[in-house]
Amino acid sequence: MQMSKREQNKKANREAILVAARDVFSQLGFGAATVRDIVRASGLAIGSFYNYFNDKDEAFAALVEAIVVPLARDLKTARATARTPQAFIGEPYRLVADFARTDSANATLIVKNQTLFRQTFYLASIRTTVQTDLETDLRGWMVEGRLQRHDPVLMADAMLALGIDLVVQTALDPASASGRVAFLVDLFMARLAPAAHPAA
Amino acid sequence: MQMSKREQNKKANREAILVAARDVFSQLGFGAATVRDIVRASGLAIGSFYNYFNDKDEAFAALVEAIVVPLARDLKTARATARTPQAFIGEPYRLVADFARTDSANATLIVKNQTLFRQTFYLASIRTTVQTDLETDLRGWMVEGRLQRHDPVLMADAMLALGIDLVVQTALDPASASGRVAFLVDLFMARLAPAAHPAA
DNA sequence: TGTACATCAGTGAACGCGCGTTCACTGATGTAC
DNA sequence: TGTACATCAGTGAACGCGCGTTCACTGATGTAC
Repeated sequence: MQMSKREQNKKANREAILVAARDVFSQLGFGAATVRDIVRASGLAIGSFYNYFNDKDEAFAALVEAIVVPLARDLKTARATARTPQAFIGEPYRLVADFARTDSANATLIVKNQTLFRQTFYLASIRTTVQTDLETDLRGWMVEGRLQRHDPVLMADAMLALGIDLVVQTALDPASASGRVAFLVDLFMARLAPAAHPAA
Repeated sequence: MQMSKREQNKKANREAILVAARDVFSQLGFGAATVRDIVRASGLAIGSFYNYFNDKDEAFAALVEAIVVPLARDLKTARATARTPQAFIGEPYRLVADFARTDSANATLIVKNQTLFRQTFYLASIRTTVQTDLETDLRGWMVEGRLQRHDPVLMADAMLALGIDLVVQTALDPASASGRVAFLVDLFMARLAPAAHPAA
């Protein structure tokens, strides 16, 4: 059964508010942005905002979730699919670079709100799911001897930190993305690639 | 010749405003902070703020400069003094970790304003002095064969990105700092350490 | 299909409030003699 | 040292303005018959 006109309109308005919010947060940063800035950018009336969100925090949270949830899922899949150390390291970074190139609106949102997004990915006081998933996968590959052993917690932190940087740098200069991915693969492979001739 | 009472008082008030500004920017972030928040935290009258700064941007810029200028100088010195690849990589990171542990007020300012500080260090549209200094040193060591060759621009970006992360992680958990420094040395040494037995 | 009523999301005026900034005044400090 | 005046940083009331939030009203859409 298709949506009623009311439902269609609600969906479109909610979407208009989120698009406006993303633009505003991308230009001003979350802290400096106001609900009225968002409303002005949306073209709707001020009252409409409050039909969908209680405050700018909720709108921002909706934007974050729409980015993080599918991205985290895709990264997990990419690692699960990987058959070589190169792919295990490189495919997730390629995914991230493609995301930043393809979805430049969301990439710019991340660029302008790095403090909040880094917290979401890896800089919270408690470890995030994104972190623990990567840690678990690293540990698994190390146990199986497909990666050199190393502290998976610190390794995950470094990989995620440079992943966010890849988003930022790709947003600022899309042409540099593939070179940066290659660099990251090279850097981590130097430490993590299993020895070519395992010791006896 | 010592300062007049007027000069002493001006110096003390300017300092009081900067201390208050740092507290406020650390708690609210630059974007959400207001001039009146800073004034309230300083204990001075609202008019006094404008005797020293035209707006919050100027106060923030003064705080940034007080952090970046000496830190950039010390990092450059640490690299110039280094005699081994381990020292070349590790001493600057140790310096950074010590900074974050010793000067937790400024470290917290960085944690809460990562977007602005990362821009200052390495994420601007044009390369910063901090970046080009590190790039130059990396190139020099590579040319002399004291480090493996690799793109010094991308290497500098990665080193600086993880350096800011070291500040943030150290501010959040000071006890983890030395382990993180060791990790970073190990990671970059795997790629940059010259071959033990140079090829013929 | 047409009509009469119910529903409910959209609207924007209105509210109290805190903002950034100014500036006339104050009074501590400095200077001249 | 004491006195009389000059200097100038500190003060906070006052300004206009934009903020977040509410809510009575509107009118498009849905429902019942």
